[in-house]
Amino acid sequence: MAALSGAVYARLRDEIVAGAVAPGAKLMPQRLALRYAASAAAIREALIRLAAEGFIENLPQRGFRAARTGPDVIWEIAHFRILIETEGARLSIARGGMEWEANLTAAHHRLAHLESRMRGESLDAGQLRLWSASDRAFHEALIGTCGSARLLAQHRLAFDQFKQHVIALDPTLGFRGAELLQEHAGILKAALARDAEGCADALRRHFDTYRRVTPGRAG
Amino acid sequence: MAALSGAVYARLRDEIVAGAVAPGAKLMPQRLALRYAASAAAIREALIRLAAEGFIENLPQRGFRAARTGPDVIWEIAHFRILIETEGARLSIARGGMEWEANLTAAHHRLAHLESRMRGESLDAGQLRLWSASDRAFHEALIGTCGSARLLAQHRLAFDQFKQHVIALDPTLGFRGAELLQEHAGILKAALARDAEGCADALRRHFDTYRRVTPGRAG
DNA sequence: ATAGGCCGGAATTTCGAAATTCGAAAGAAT
DNA sequence: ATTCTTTCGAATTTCGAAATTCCGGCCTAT
Repeated sequence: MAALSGAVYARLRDEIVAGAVAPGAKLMPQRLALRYAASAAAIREALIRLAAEGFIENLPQRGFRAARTGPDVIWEIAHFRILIETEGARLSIARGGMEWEANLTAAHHRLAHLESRMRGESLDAGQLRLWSASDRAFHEALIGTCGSARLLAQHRLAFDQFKQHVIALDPTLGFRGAELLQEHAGILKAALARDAEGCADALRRHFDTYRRVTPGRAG
Repeated sequence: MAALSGAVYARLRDEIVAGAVAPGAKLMPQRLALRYAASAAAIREALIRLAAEGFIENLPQRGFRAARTGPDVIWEIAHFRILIETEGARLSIARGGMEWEANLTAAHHRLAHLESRMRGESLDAGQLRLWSASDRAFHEALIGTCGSARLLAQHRLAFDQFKQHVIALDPTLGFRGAELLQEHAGILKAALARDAEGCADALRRHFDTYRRVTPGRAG
């Protein structure tokens, strides 16, 4: 996208994923035009792109609003992300070399360092943002050499939308220090051991604890 | 999307998926504005949406062009579609009831009828279009009760983009009558037998023959 | 002859306003 | 009192033109 429209897209995306926009809230081009110093048309282009990617909804002739959330929406996104991520991990395990191992280990080291220092207290927004970025870096490193740009792009969307919906229900993102440490360690261990099935299992358990936060559903 | 912009989106999408736009061809809003009786801005909105969905590319400050194709692109999309479709089938097999079986059987009946009548000769565009629609209906029926709107939406994108890229290399879509009949029958049989693994295998074989058309690649 | 800079035309992107459409409140009829 | 119609303000959508950026040919200097 171009300079202006693309910049608005990026800023809006960040705000939505960070939980700064309430689910279902209207996003009106003319209002946003003031906040972003752009014309309504440019804002509109950003909104169309966000809608196509699933961050917001677009009802014809009645504007845009932030995606509505709910347990089943979260469940659906989690399911999709598991599907993408386990496949990406499987491919990376099959294709990855030493470089992949090194990147993954480094990402895990940074993440584990943070998680061990965040023992429940001091869950300020800054730390959570840092942790979320490290979490994402680790999961992206896991699937980093899957060889499919499409898979990586879909994973990025699923990751951010998962965060978007979880943060709406729980601003702490269901952060649970000790458990997270063990879960991520388990994922890393299975990946380095080239155990695709074990890695998939570890990922599913990782998500199950997230799902426990929200009321479940059959499926 | 709105009336005009949405209509342009739909028409452009159809033309691209039908192979009417050469890969890499430029899509210029002002030119298209004449063909579609709309302003450049409205065209632009349609193009932005198509780009976000992956049908076309959008290089900042240098416009839109139809997605470039190649064996590895096709391979990647095929891989992704297999992933989505096998998972959708697995879920449908687990959750689907009589209604799902009936829809799937009906879709297969229509598809098989067409395929048995299209023995190599008379591969005119009309028949191929009809067959492609039936093929899509069958595959959508297969995953129809997976319970995830996201999975269905992703499958639709993957299906159409797969067609878009294959048709660019081979206008007959690699149509192979007798084999197709058996492959689709195998998929149906496994699905009705509630054999998720067998269904996944049948789907993979189904795609392998497609892949044979194009030069392979490691992965 | 070639590399590098410059200029002209065309395409992309952005804007502000006009036209269309929606949603709700006020009013009329049953 | 309820339901249907009308009307009006606000929001969405579309447009045509202005501003910015890119691409190619041309010129110049080495």
